[in-house]
Amino acid sequence: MADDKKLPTRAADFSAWYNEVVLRSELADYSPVRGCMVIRPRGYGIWERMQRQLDTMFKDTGHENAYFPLFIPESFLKKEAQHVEGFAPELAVVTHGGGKKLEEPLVVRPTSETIIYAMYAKWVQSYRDLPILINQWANVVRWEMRTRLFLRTTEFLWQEGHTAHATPEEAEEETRKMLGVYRDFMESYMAMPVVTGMKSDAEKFAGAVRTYAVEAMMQDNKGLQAGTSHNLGQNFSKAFDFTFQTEAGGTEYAWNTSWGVSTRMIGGLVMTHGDDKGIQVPPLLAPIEVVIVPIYKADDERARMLEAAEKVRAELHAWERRAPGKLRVHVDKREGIKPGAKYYEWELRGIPIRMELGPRDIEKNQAVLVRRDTGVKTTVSLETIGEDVADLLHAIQDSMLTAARDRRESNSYRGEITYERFREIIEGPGGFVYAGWCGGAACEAAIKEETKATIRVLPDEEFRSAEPMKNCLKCGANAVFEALWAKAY
RNA sequence: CGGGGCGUAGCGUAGCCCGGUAGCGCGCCUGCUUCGGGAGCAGGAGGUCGCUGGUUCAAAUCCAGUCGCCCCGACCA
Repeated sequence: MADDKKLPTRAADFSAWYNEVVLRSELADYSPVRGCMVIRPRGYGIWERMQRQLDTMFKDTGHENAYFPLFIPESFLKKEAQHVEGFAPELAVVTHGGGKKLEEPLVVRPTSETIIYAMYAKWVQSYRDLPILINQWANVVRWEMRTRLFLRTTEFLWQEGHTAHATPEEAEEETRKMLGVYRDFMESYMAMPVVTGMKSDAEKFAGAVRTYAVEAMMQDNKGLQAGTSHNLGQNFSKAFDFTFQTEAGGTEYAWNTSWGVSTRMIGGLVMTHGDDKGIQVPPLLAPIEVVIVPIYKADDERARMLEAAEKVRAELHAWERRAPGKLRVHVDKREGIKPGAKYYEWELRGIPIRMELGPRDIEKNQAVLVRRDTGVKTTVSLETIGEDVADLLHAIQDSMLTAARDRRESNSYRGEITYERFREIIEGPGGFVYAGWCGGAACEAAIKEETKATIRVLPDEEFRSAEPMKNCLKCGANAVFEALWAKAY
């Protein structure tokens, strides 16, 4: 009986654990349509906080929001050869509207490059109109063969930034800058460390000149591409005749970038921080940071405790911490549920701090704080509760990142490695393997075929090994790149 | 699309082989007692057994078909 309250363990079946924990923590639920999901308030609350923070970061880097339509003429998709080839298999196409067959089918956007650059072409005449720095928050649809809650669903929410520049240097700078924004967000807010780098040609976005990505390691040691930033060069501007007059008076195609992160990040959050008790939401993204569980026996005591809890809540709410924003506190006033049952429930939902407030505490003018991440209990005075809670939240945020980084590093493999050893790792415990690569597509494809591992990124300098790689993991020829290999979602 | 599994109350399931009017746990509702780690007792509500057809006096159970979902694999953020 107690067993059906327990989650499957990560060790026994990571995939079952993931599905259960997402459903039971009420982040999301399956929809009646195959491959689609409903994002429930507890999940959407996290998304809203992600959005708010990212949106601020985009604005701070000079971007504005706009909105482009859901429907794209089918012919637009076909204008960029690589792009259409990449997306054709997963398009949802509308053929009828208003009871009539449409003259031209409309594609439900899988991404918005085509419609956006078609519009930019219309808006830009001169280099003085550049750069254009626009972001949009939207839903997109990709008809995937196999879906998983948050990680890959038919429809998902994301943001897509689309910029246009007068020079390739500026476009490259923008591409790198936004990758940096993603990294900062993921580490500082999600407490999810990432490796940044460039994608191999085989893995890059359909239509991009170069794709950069941030890659995180999940607890099953698989990689998760958490965000991408593309330097599109002039591929789309040529396809859509997006030109501008240069300072010198000539005509040139614009240089574009696009970059995006999606609700997939929530899946990353779950698989980075979740444990066998449930999910763990880092304080900065938690819709509720502190849950107060009042403890009482008799009715009169109940009234007193609720009053005390409410008072503490108000005090915390009013407390201005270093970072702007109020402490987000919830009092669990439900009757007929024992405190212990509430503890389990809030642990499942990943609230960073639980505050237990009972008669014994009130007597001593104190409260008990319990960290979700470590389970450590501390007793603090109600006099300093605001500061203590804020400090603890800060500490939790930090230690979640540290724990995730330690886990990643202890499952990363560096240095010269034989292909046999590589296979042992990939087919056994999994993890990130940094190894030399000759740059040949044949070696890359063979390794993927034989081990299911792919090049996640060609890591940026800071993530590369101290000693340069000498030989290609597969063919033994001189290594041209150091590649990060892993199985991935 | 290939392989595997599953559709019985809100959730998890038993019953199916061997047809005979559907059971259990959790949850839910009411009341009393409880309440510092998943409460106890008593009473109660809730099911066209995924759908369609067939066999039969009789189908959750047997047969045929069909729909859906989940998991594993091939494609992808």
